[in-house]
Amino acid sequence: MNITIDDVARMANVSKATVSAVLNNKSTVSEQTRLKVLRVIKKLNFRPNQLARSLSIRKTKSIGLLIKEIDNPYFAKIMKGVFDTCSKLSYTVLLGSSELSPKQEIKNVETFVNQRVDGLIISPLQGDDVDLTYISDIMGKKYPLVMLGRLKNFSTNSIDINNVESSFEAVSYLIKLGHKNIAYFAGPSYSIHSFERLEGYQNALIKNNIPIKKKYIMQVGSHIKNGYESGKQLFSKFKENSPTGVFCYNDLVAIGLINSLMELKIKVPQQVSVIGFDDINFCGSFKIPLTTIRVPAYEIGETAANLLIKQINNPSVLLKEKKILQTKLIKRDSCTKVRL
Amino acid sequence: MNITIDDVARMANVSKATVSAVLNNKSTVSEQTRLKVLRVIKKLNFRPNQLARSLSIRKTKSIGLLIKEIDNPYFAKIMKGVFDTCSKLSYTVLLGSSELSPKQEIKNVETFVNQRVDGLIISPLQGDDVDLTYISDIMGKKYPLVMLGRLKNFSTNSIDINNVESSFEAVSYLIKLGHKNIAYFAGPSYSIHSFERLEGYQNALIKNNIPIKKKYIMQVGSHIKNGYESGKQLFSKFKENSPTGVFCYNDLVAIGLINSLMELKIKVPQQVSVIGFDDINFCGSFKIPLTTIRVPAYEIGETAANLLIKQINNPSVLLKEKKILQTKLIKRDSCTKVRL
DNA sequence: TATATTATTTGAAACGGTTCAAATAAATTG
DNA sequence: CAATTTATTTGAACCGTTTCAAATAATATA
Repeated sequence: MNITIDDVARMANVSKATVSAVLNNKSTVSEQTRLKVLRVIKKLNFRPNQLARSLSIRKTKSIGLLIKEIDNPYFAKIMKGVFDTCSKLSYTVLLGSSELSPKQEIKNVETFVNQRVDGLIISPLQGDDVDLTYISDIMGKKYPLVMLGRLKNFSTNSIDINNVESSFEAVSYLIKLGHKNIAYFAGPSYSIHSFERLEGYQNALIKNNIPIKKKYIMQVGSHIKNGYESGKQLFSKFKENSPTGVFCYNDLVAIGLINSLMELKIKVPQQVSVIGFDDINFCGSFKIPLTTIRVPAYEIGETAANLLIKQINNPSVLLKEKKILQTKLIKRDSCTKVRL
Repeated sequence: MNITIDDVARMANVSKATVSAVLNNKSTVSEQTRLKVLRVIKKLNFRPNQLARSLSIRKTKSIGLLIKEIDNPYFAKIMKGVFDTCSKLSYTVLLGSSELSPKQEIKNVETFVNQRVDGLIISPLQGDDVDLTYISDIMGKKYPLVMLGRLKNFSTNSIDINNVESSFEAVSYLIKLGHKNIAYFAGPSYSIHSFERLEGYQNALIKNNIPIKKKYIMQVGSHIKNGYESGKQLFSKFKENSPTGVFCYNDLVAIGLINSLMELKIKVPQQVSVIGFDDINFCGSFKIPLTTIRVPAYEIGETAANLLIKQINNPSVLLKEKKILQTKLIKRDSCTKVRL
């Protein structure tokens, strides 16, 4: 049914080996036959079957990208970075998303491996009950791999930011503004980044001799509605001693929180200062332009793809590069000095 | 190097045909040998090569999804719809984005076809200088195809909204609020949707006997910064007779416009009413909560994937379903009655 | 028990490319 | 012009699965 290399060979009166040589721009083919073959290819509208080719050469020229949430502007930027560079280098991208489910994460990666992608970029989940042996398996097989973020006990290529330092900076900023009752709206339970940001938060409090209060640390999530709900919950609970500053896992949570505060008639930043994380595109356009930590998401994707492809083309060297990209505190309008 | 079905067969003392039968849950295998084989598979950690399998059965269990912009929340929702349903039905998704370049569109689709995806979901570009013969080619080959939006002169499966009616509704709403000088901030030059929305805009003006002024129709784009720049441009140009209402191609443009108006000290909605399109997640959280047309993007993706897979599994019937999903005007704070 | 049925296993040929040693054709040399 | 040398083409094996007719084993039947 489909046109194959044999059809082309037959019609051009050459062997399939010759057709293959033409397809692969081998210099051994005479100009004459090259043209003849090309003509037939065009005439038949022949499209080489990439599956057969990949099977034969044992390379697919494709990579697998596993993210956590499709519908999250932060990952969209990472994706764009990965796609742009893969596109430049003629790699195809298989996309998968765990949507924060460890099961789905494994399922996606298994699919990738079964499809024999040449390498993997993964943004893995982490938690006590999360089974990561599949990563050891992959590493055992010397599968080219780049990790977005770092897992304890795994030494692989990785691209990351310094979460601990960044959140330390964010929280220190709030402290410098005079805040003492500072809450942390944590991310999804499986998020490495959220753990690390908690650490930075705690470090900043400790350094400034501010006691860490458990009731100020909430498991929230990563979406607007999570921030909204937790905001409602936290700020209706306290009569007094309510936090005057909240450090949020990401910008979406922060904006959700701000929405809830506005509903509760609590003024931002006059009564409560809010700081986010990521600096997604819309940060400057929100009701209260959001103070946040800028994460170079596009560059993360770009760097990851470049590193991965470098490793793919250099299988002898098993790289273990750890790149840390720089973040930056972006001051907008959602934070201000605490009123005395 | 890699474990193959032969290795399994050898170690289990059976033929590869038997191993294959086990892998495919054929009922002809005796329970005894099934267990034996499964044990060996586990022991060797054997992962069937999906490429070889696909080559043999001539099905890849994958589809290609071509979108226009990765970094656009509207497409993110569509993607999520597609991914969720494909995931449920065990299909893999190859993702490509034209990023508004017709060349890239073709390149991506060719890659998909070469990879022998079982079907395609495409959101095609359109324009006088855009060559769409590749689509005819695909259709000629009876390749399962679902189009997001509809192209003139092509009769395929498609999922769409009624752009003309929706923009008619949006602009009529502005007119009902008393606006007469209404601008249209159009989308990218290759966008079908933008053309159609222009039509609805014009229809609404005509119906209400408002002259169509060319200077009020601007080619803008699809990003915040496009809306911002065009806003600056348009509203610094006019001393008087400046528009009191702007209908925008999408929400991003609308928010960019609002940002520029605020910088120009023009009040939204008191001096200028703005209406967007899509109802992306953040619409309610912007400086001025945005009045907009809600597009059921997730459902579009979902419906497209379901329709495509239905056609894949039903190759005898070449479907030409045209589904139109409903939009809805969402009134928030960015529009108000014109001051007299 | 010999035979007919039924259940299970297997060998070999696909699927559509690539590869490379060997064969053939063309060009060069003395 | 015969002998080399160089350029071009090709046949056959391989990549790792599935498939199915034919072979074999197990079970039922008379």
